[in-house]
Amino acid sequence: MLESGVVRERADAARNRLRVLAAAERLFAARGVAAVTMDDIVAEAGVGKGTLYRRFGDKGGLAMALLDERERELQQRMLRGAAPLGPGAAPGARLAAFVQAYLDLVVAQVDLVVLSETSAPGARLRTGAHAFWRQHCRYLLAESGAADPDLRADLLLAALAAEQIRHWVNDEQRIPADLAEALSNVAQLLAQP
Amino acid sequence: MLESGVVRERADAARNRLRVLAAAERLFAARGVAAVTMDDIVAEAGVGKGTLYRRFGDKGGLAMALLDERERELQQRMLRGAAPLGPGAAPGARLAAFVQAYLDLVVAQVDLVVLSETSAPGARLRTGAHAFWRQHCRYLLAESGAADPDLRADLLLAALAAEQIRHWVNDEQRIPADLAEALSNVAQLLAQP
DNA sequence: TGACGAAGCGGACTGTGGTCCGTTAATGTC
DNA sequence: GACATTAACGGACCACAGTCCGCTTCGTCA
Repeated sequence: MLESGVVRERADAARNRLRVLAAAERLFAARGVAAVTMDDIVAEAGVGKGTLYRRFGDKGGLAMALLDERERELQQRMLRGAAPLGPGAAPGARLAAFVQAYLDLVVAQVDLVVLSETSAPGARLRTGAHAFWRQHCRYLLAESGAADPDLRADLLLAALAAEQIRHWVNDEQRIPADLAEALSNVAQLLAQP
Repeated sequence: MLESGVVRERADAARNRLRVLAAAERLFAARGVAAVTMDDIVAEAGVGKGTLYRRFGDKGGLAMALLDERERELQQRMLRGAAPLGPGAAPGARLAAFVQAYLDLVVAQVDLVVLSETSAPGARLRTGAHAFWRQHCRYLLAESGAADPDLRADLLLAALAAEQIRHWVNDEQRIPADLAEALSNVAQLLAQP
């Protein structure tokens, strides 16, 4: 027993986790998310199917793992970064900054985020990341003196669902920057009492 | 040639369409939407699989067909029914009435609506019904003098996505009536300039 | 170093949504 | 009523997500 309490990841498990992530990233980049099957990934990674599923649960879990790094980075900027995204600015301004930053993150990897939010019914609302965004919006809305901040946070995040964003950007050809501004404005409205 | 222009539905096609709808309704009621497979429906209806798919496209299409009647009824009430849902009332009041009525409709058949909105990625935003709700909200928001009515209509409808409503009602145990009121209030806010 | 327990492995297998295409029969014509 | 046309039928078939479980390998301890 080297570790205390927490069981350390076994060497072969770590190796395979990285292999799978690398393979998935490669294939998604090469063919697009929709055209890649779990069998493809397994073959490319040179591992068994059980290995993939043991580690990532399902297709959405794999997508979440691939997004994890960028999401955590944004979360850090929100908690400890510079204003207006980080602490220091007025809650309304922070909310607008969050909308902008989150939109950027989603637009950069729409298909992957869609996958992570739609693999299972209700997946979007159950992720740890979603709980974080929600908590943050609730807090900022409450700080702004908004009525019913809980509901309004959900409303704002519903508008930021990946499928909605993909629809706006891909199907309706909206410019992400304009969209970010328009949504920031609505966020200001929601921050009203 | 008995018909002019429009090709009439063939007798066997009509019979099978009704058989499938009846079978689906029966099975969904008996076992719950999630526990019924397309093979189950085909077996219960006594038709072939190709028949089902030729007519309804996919699982979501079948769900939409089952919802169609109630949706069309609500649409009629919106267009020609009594105020405040129908014409006559102030746009803000009509919007609130729509939110209430739509929520009722969804809550009454959540699982079916979820199915219709999630069978294919982006399905929700592509249905004819969605275009109708959207058009109506846009119109009422514009009439209220709201800024950016297009975006705000999308925002409101995003909050009324079936998965979101199911989450609020089933997972968070919100009372539909309270939810309807809270969402109506937010709709009022969105109707602001 | 050898042996043991358990975490991890991997691929055959299953369930289900959706497609394909040869066959059947409803409809309109003469 | 016989015939031609063609929409509609239906079930074998396919693809792919996800499961199961006997086997392997890792890490530990004596």
